[in-house]
Amino acid sequence: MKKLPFSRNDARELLRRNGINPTHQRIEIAHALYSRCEHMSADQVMAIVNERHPETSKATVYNTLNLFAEKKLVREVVIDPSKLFYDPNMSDHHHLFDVTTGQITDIDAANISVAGLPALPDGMIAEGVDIVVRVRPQAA
Amino acid sequence: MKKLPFSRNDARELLRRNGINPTHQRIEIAHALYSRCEHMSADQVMAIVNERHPETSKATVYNTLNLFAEKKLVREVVIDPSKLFYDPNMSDHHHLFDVTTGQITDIDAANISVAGLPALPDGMIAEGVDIVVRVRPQAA
DNA sequence: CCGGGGTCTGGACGCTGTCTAACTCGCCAC
DNA sequence: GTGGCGAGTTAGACAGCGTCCAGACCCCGG
Repeated sequence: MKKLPFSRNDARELLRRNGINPTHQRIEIAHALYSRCEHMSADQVMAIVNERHPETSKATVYNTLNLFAEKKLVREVVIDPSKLFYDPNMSDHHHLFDVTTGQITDIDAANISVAGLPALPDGMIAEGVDIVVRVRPQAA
Repeated sequence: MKKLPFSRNDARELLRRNGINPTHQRIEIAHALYSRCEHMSADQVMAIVNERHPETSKATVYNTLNLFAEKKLVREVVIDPSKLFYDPNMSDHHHLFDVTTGQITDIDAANISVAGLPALPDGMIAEGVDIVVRVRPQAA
């Protein structure tokens, strides 16, 4: 993944445009996500932010990521409620999660189709829903 | 899910047949899994076992579930390496995991097809692989 | 200069799973 | 019956991830 030209000023603008008060921490976090365009876990984000801003607390990183997700700046990819990733790519796609390596790969929504999913107990699989296909490659 | 007629003696036999030393704890755990034929997490199993055998330790439950999985008495359903379920149903099927409720539903392998999965970096999606489709029903 | 609201911080907590050292128990030889 | 060995079990420490809270902090308006 190439590092996109995404400056801290770009980050500041992005936040402002979305009605988010652009604090130092938030700018660093937005920059971390958008300059590398990858799925990242909260602690990956924290590690990157800490290189510049060593005193950024865990709570701030989590709060900020939640805030970004609410404001639709990033997508929250839920492997499990206790295992979240954040994806700056907002285009229509799903995710492939490899359990053994922990890697997440994008799947273009146009390229995948799933037939035979049962209706969910209390809701439909509606448009815009995120589907994570979790696979476990055959053990050797 | 109806409670199957699966006695503790059945459990003892099952263990013996599979070369597992049938201790009290193991019998209780096997009974918990097989009498309700559901996907269960380790702590659900522990809660059930503790009703009868209050002094069963966490380590034993985890050890036993791993042992059963190795011996192919149950299937280990890996939502994430830190979030496992155990499934006494060994037939060929996949799983649907509802992130918001935590519920797991079976999907018969014959009824589902997934087109467009990319090849995995270091392995193919081979026969017998467990696929968990994780969905998030649309928020209200 | 002061007050206040939004933000940040560190730490406690809960949940899930792993590991280890010590204990217990069952079984076998004698 | 006695002794001892090893499999099984136990409690508790530990690690990873996320949440929550009380208090400190900063910056703006008045």
